[in-house]
Amino acid sequence: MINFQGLDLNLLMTLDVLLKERNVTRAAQRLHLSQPSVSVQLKKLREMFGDPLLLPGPRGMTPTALAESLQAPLADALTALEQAVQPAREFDPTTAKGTWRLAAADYGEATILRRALPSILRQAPQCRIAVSQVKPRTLAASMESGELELAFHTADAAPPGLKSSALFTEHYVLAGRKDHPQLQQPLDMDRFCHLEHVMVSPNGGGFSGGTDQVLAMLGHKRKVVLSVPHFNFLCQLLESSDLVAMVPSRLIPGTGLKTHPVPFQAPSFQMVMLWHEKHHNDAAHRWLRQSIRDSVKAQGAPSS
DNA sequence: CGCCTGGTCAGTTTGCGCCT
DNA sequence: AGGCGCAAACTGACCAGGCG
Repeated sequence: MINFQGLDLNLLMTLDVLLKERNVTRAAQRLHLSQPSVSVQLKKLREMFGDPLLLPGPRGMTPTALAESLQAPLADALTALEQAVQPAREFDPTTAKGTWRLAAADYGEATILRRALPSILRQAPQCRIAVSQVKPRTLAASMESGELELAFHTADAAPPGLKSSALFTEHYVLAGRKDHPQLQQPLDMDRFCHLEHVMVSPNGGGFSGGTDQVLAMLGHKRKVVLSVPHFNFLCQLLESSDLVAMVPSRLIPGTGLKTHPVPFQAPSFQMVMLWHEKHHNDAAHRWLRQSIRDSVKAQGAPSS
């Protein structure tokens, strides 16, 4: 049982720094204290928790199991406390400096970032933005470590534990080149399924997606002959061949592609913006998120 | 053996609350 | 305002253990 008698926030901050540095001298330097002072504080913490917390090791201090288990929740609590007591600072994009790190797939780049980023850079001329390919498996860890600040993903496959904001709902449409010989008249289910389909499989190699699930429920199966990793490549393929694909509607404008009605309810998905809780109240981050929301809202839904 | 590190001790300084 | 007592934190000296 922890003895909270004499609990001092400074002691907890010392513990937080000790667990990060794992060295009393370096922790003392970071805390602007002398080494003996931190040593005394560590002694008090040990009495308070009834645990050695950090044991002298070959190189610095080694945390006990209890100390290890305290590290993350303690850091989170202190960050939350800091944000709670820190007066909210306004973010001025005209004078702000810094680098934002974003992650998106090519769909997110084309539908969200292509319009939003130039406007953001105009408003915040001294800021930089780095966009990388979104990796769902490591997304949460990258955000936890601060490697990434904002990501764009489909809501259904978004990693748990992150803050999110819905941007828009997207639906798939059948697309092919304008003078495609088999798309000059309405399609029934059989003709749809016998077309040669391309699909995007971000992880590579997949031949079944949301459309195939809908078809399977209706007792049909389409002919997927090609799987590619990016929508950009997919659109280029459709323009120069007789291949067809179910493409998110927002990608069609500006291409040489034509959309066609399909004889079933085409699947849809929701795009969300994701970020870590530690950035939730950050004024700069809030401004960035709002700028992206405003940009998406200004674009509206595609006409077709 | 020298260096680095954590820990302890004694004496001093500083900050604060209380009292006159 | 000044004196007093207390607690906290400081400096400096020193010790012990691990490592190259």
